[in-house]
Amino acid sequence: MSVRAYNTMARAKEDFLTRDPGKVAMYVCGPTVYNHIHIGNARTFLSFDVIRRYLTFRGYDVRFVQNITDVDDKIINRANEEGRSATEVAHEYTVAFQKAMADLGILPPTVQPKATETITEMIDMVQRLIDRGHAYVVEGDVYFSVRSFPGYGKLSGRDIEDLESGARVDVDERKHDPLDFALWKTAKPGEPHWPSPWGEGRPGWHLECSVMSERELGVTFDIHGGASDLVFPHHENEVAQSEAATGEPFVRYWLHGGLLQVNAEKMSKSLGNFMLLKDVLVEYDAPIIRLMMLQTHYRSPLEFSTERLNEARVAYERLLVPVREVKRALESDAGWAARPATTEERKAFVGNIGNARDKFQAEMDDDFNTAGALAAVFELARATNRFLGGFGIGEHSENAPVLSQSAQTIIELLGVLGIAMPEARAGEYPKEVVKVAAELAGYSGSDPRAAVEALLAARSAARTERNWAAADAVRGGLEALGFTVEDTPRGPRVTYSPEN
RNA sequence: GGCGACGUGGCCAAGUGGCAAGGCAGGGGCCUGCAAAGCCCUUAUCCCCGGUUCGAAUCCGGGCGUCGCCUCCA
Repeated sequence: MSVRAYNTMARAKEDFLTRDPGKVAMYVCGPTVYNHIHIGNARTFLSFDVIRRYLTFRGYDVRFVQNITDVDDKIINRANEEGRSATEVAHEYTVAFQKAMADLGILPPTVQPKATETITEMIDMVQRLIDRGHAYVVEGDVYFSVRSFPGYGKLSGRDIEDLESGARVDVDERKHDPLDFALWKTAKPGEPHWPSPWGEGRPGWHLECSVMSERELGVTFDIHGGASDLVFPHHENEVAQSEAATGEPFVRYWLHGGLLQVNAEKMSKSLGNFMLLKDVLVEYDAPIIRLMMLQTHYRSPLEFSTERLNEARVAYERLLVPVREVKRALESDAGWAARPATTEERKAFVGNIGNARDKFQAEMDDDFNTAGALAAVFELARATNRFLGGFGIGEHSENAPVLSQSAQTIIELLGVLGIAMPEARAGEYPKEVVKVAAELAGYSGSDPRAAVEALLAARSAARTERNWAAADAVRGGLEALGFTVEDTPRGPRVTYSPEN
């Protein structure tokens, strides 16, 4: 079985065959750095991060390129509003973008070119287009002539005539055709500018991706990704520019992600209904955000709400429990068995592990179906809970290897989706617990860990005396500080998990 | 107006011809002093109407509804 992917150009799922065997050349449109990215932007970057991770998992050597658009009208506008330079604005939000990506657990691109560092190549492509009769100069501006490229509209499934009849495009007298778009713009006073054969100016937005992808990946590269709102005109224009300039097909597979919505409406900066990624990350850890988003297929619209994030928090915990419980059992329950597992029962459990792995891969192979893949992991989590609860480690620790294997599989498969286990917080018990221990357990030291031990001992004593009020006071005191106290057949256990 | 996508249990969401995954929430049970966690059981005429087929959530036609793009947008 090979990977299949939905190709916007073909309007169908296709077998994924790369230009060079074993290698993937992949490009995803990056942000225009005029503001912090919102959670909708983040979804797209997350989708392609997972696609990249999965292709790597499948053994491909992935070269992943994502640009930064650091010269653009929006950046200039923002700079003017704030009375500072465009360079300053771009730099601030470039740094913020990179940090937010890292915080969401998104792997850094192999290369991250900036528009302002690719000006020479931009000018070169504009010149190539002019030379080949696909672009024309008007008073220092250069426009691409859509009529000169017969394939215009093939990506988005549009027809030039239809576009023009319904056109709300502003009529610029200087353009040969209303659909022609700027490759190079004359700089107004105070705007960033670079010298060119057509005068001082700056590149048009659509040009950037064509140039940077060609520079980093060559002409017909494997995957070009972005959100579906970029299909037209951005990607359509890229196809036109690149294919007109090179005479070669631009991209093998066009992948487009669905949009994130709020109240059934697209989240966008212009609509003002957005939440910034960095703000969401304050309340919810990256694995929770990732889990929430990946439970929906990347091409489907995704309704965003804090309710869904809260649900994902619970679901994430469900995935953590078997891993945590297996680890704990391996550490402290050696030789314990609720009842012995038969060889067949153990074999069946090993089968569950294999099935989860197979299903995970089959789902991901089928157009990166993360929702289906996650279902496989949830199923393995249940099987692990059942096996551990039913049989334990085994009298002679005979179940230890399979339990360990299962927990490792859960960790590994989640890892392919970039959903990390929580970081160990060993030794980070809060100091307040000492005071509670002094109050309820007569503890006189200052070590939080010993204080917890003292509290548990006091609670056990109270329970032996059937003094439920005292026992519950201890549990309540611990829970108020973020501990969970649970009684098991093997004795009480405490887990510390401060709310994130 | 043009082009495209979607409509699956209370909510979210996989599944694109053969007994309807998974998560959240709810109900019942086991376990527990009570809990928690876990396990077991439990909730679907797959928007409507026709058609094709031995068989349709899945294919075709029509209708209704929602969303996206057509202007900057991830």
